[in-house]
Amino acid sequence: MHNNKKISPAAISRLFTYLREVTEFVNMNIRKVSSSDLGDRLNLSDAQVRKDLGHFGQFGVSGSGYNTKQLKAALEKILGKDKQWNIVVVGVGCLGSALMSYSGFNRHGLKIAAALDTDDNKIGNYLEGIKIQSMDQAGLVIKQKAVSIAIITVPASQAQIAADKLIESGIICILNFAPIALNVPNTVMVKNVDLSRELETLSYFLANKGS
Amino acid sequence: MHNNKKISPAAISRLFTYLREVTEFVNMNIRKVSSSDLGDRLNLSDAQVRKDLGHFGQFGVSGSGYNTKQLKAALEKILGKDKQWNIVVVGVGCLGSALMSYSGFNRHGLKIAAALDTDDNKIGNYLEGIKIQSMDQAGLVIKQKAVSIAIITVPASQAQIAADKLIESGIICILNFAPIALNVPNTVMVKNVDLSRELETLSYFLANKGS
DNA sequence: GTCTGTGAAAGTGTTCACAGCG
DNA sequence: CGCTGTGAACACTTTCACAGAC
Repeated sequence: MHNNKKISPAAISRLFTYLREVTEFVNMNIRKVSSSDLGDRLNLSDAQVRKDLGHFGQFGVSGSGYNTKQLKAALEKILGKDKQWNIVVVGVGCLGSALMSYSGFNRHGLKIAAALDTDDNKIGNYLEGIKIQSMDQAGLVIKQKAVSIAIITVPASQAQIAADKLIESGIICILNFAPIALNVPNTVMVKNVDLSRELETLSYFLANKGS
Repeated sequence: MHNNKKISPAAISRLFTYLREVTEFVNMNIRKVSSSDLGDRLNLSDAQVRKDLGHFGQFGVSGSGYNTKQLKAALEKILGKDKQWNIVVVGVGCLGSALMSYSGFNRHGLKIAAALDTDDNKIGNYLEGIKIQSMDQAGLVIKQKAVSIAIITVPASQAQIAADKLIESGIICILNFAPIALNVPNTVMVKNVDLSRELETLSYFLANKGS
């Protein structure tokens, strides 16, 4: 489909935001959009938008911009939006259950399909129609539900153990909310969301805003 | 304190992880730690650890490494850990209430001190000992509770409105969970946490793992 | 010998600037 | 003209590699 030049994860991530914006334009029956229109909406430069899109082909029309419907279709194809990915939430605490309830995920080809925990008081309960199952069943559940992405929301001390178990069960994509660096083989892709760290970084800039 | 060379936000963010690790070492009564020890724990190179620390002075001892207690104290000072920052959660939905309950925040100089919402059914209720107040009271609440950081967990359609109100009330640090690019003056620092996008990016690599 | 601190080199990502198309 | 597509320039980060301290 596209040439083999390496594309940065940041660029890929931005493509998803282009898709969101262009979808809105389509829904509003707007036919054309320029790179600077998109950039303005997303606080990015027009050049960046064009570069990112340029990695995958030429979708635009010189002097006119991009056809919204075409661009939407192209992005959906590039980003694999035709496919469906199932997610398992590992650790059904505050954050885990909030994510299970968060409507933002169960759209767009992503679906929380399973939940695991080690707490006997939780195992067997249902949340959002999903049965919480024992961590011991990880392999089985992941297979049965055809899960390919895991969200780790267990305490830091349990995260590596959980990750090992998940990887052993075939998971190769992890969204890790535990504030530790997971040790995984390089065939496994981990994205970390470290909320304390985000807040701490903000606080640093507050503390130093004068200097 | 330190020279005026610009230090990247990524480097600052890593310093917080060094502080976490070195705190663990101190708690385990380990006296010395080398840059490669820290790097191994955090999946970073030894050189990176030294570079990051080097921005703020010389804490290490050639041939021996860093004294854990001294490094901990130095990092706490650099990172402003002696100060206390209050946080307001704006939008007490699933995610907002999960964050309020999340124990990871109410430590280390960060404290969720207030909550705002626009839903009359929620206003007046207490969560984790914090009264949910009306968004109309934003200015008052922020002043009274000496809040300096806002966490936005309202729906995307409300996020800009909420941000405007917060900024008007004096907030200059925002952690934004809404999947839109907030438009703010450049005196305001925004960090975005876009959970759908993180998952989508993972799914992209899944879809293309063969190529 | 071990490990820090740091310039220099390499690598990566972003912006510029403009040729060329509609 | 306006806007895309893209090499070249620039900026920023990370890694290398080694002199110097213990």
